[in-house]
Amino acid sequence: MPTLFLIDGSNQMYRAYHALRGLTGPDGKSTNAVYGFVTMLRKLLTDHQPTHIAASFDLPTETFRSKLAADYKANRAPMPDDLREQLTWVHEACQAMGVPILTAEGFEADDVIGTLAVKAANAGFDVAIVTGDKDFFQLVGGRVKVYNPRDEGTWYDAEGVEARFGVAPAQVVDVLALMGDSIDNIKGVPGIGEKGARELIKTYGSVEDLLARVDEVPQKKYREALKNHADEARQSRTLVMIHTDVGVDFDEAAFRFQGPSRERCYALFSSLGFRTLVTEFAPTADTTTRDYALVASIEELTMLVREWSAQPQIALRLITDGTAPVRASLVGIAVSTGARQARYIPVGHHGFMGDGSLDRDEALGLLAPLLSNPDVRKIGHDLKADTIVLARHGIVLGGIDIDTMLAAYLLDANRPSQALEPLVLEQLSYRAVDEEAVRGKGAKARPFADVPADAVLVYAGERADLSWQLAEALSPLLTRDGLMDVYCDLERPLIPILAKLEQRGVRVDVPALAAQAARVDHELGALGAEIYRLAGETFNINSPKQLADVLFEKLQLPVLKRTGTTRTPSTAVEVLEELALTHDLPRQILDWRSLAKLKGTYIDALPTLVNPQTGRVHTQFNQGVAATGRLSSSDPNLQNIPIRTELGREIRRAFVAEPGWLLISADYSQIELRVLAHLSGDETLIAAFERGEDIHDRTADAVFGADSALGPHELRRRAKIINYALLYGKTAFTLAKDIGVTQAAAQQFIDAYFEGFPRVRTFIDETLATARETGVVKTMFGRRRLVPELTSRNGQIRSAAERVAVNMPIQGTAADILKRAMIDIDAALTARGTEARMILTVHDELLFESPAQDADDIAALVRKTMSEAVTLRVPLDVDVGVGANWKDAKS
DNA sequence: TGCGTCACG
DNA sequence: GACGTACGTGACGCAA
Repeated sequence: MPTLFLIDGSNQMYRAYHALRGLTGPDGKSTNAVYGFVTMLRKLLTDHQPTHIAASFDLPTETFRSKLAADYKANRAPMPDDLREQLTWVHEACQAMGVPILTAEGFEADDVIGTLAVKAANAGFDVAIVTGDKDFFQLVGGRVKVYNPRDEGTWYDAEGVEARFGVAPAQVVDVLALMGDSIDNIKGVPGIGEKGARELIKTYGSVEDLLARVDEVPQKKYREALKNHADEARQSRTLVMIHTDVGVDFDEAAFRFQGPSRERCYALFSSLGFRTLVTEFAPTADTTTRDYALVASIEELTMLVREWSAQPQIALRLITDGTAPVRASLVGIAVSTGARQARYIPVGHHGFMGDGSLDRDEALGLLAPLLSNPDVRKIGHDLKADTIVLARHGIVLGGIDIDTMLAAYLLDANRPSQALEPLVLEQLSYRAVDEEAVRGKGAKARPFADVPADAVLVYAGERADLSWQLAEALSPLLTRDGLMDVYCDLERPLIPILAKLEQRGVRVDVPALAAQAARVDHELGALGAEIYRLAGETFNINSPKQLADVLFEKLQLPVLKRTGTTRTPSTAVEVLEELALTHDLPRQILDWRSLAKLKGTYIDALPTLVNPQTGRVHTQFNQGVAATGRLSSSDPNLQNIPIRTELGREIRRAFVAEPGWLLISADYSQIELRVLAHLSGDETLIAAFERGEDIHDRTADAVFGADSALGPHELRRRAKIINYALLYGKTAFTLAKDIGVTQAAAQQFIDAYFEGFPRVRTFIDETLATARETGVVKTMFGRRRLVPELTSRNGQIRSAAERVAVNMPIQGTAADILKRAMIDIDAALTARGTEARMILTVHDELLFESPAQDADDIAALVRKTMSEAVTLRVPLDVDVGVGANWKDAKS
């Protein structure tokens, strides 16, 4: 028999709303109910492949129940605004997914579903009522079942209902009538709850039979209540009874499931920002009108290179195996010179009949002049990677024009990824062929080199083609939004510089790290033994779960904080610090963690990341990740090498210069505070920087005044925290915790700070006012960040957005300045013809490696160039140090 | 893969 | 009355 699935829409929408909090779309509006509903629906469709399906929702109008009992559902809180807003989307989602919606004036969804269930069952259908509402148990029986889609899904037939609810389906209304429902304001009989109601109905059969034999009820409390509230019991029964005779018809054809409408789903999910679903429903290629082809011979390549060399622009896509460009091997090159057109040059595929690659060196020899030619402008997605791979084959990529990854990043740095696929979806409404489709996924994935070239063509050619199309789409947007200058002056010139940094890498003293590993192991062993002794058992200290059991179950220490998502007791630093005041174990745990962290993340990991060919560690600098405009570093992250603890600083000793060379570290002194002084124009702040005063001491004066109970060192420490915290909107609550004073005192410091630096307050207010108007914040160089949540009606989300809006112009301007300095220094070093080279960048610091005899000159050059990278209303001081390793260079 | 935690500026 | 409470990153170990 076919099964008709009847979805209790309102119930499932509410469930989704409460189960998933905090989900918002691109404009900051809540999307949790729609998302949860759609997820449920999709799971239902895949798990059960329904042939017939429909959903029903409550109407916002009067029903017979509200006419019967004026206070029906009176206790129910009104639908939250952010759920009401989602109602039409949920309806649209249903229809887009191919699920018809039925309603009936004057009745609730329950009654519509009840009626359809009966009619469909009579027409020979099995019926599944999809709901989490126990009231529907009354309809179960014969062909009708209830299905709760929660978790793995649970079916309830008559037996299931009896097992779950304690009575037969026919008696469910009687139990519900007696127990009532406080949410829906169904009174029931006072004093009779779920358990009592179930027992009474089991014994007496129904409400009517019970009332007729009420004197037989042994419990005095129940007897009296039933006598006094017989009418309420009867009325309650009427209210909970689901009607099965409302004016809806079961029309088999109308309920037949035809599948979702791709177009409607795609449009809806795009506007809601459901990325995975958008991908799934996006249109794919029309392959018939594309001109993609393999380059089959050196002769053909020769001809093509001649053609391409006459073009003003070409789009490129290198196909490589291996994730990091510094060690990737080149498999092929795709070139596009227009939308829907591409050629693929296989140079590294092996082993297949009839699809042999061209000779790599011969092909690259032909391509080199074209690739280096600055007059043939290059388009690509992540050209830094291509630059590195080509450089390793002796080719300098010239004429870099539009890097679509960076263009997209400048347009919206908040995008969770600037990868090609989601961008193509966003900009071209098109689903690109993904790498998995070509190489396979997981353990079965093959390297590109093992995939026949003609199978890679669709992927590689499309990448080049799509890059071309994206450049066409994004370039005008860069101009429109005033981002062309940032692109041309900062991001684009940085590409080859970062490529050089990555290629050079940093020398790491592996034996020194091994020696440290041995020492730390020894210490961890001793510390571990002490921890197990204090805990009275051995356990995995690295497991927050096991640790929480020991601290909060076994030792019964107080739970001071819970974690964000799982609400389990937190064992974070601040919690353990607090617990350490009354117990010995937490301090030991903290020490253990600190050691284990440093060992696992750096001491053990770094040696494994040394490239055997170069003997150095090659990080990747990500230019399109950080929303403020900073660079980030990964694989490994060399921007978070320890420095704050003694052991941490020891790890820095392992970053060394080549023999006969020295490291030079140059960092901007308090750059963000100087940027703040510049952007705000605060006279006091500017004057302090101009006079070369210690800015933290000045803040200490302004905030703490003559309070000399504390030493100058402590005052400065607190002032530093205040300086770096306040301009980003830190509250008195956290400040109080950080510097160990009462919240009231912290609030006084904040007030005093803004009194001392009045223009800072004005700057923050003005930044926010503009941001609210435009939805955008900008750096001095015109880099921007969208902050849509500024208008959120959720106070917490809005506050977070306000902090972002204040922070970004400062952090972002500092990032811009460092990028400017890198470009200038690269030029200065080239001009000088020195062997010295830049090797790392860490937000406000640059690290260089220089022949020892040149180090002082280079240090002076670097200092000067960094100081003069931009002209602000305050001087840009640079601290420079030279040493054989990173630690020594920094002091 | 998600989470908790913690390393850096 | 409860909740949560500076910004920006990336990596590790655990658990599912």
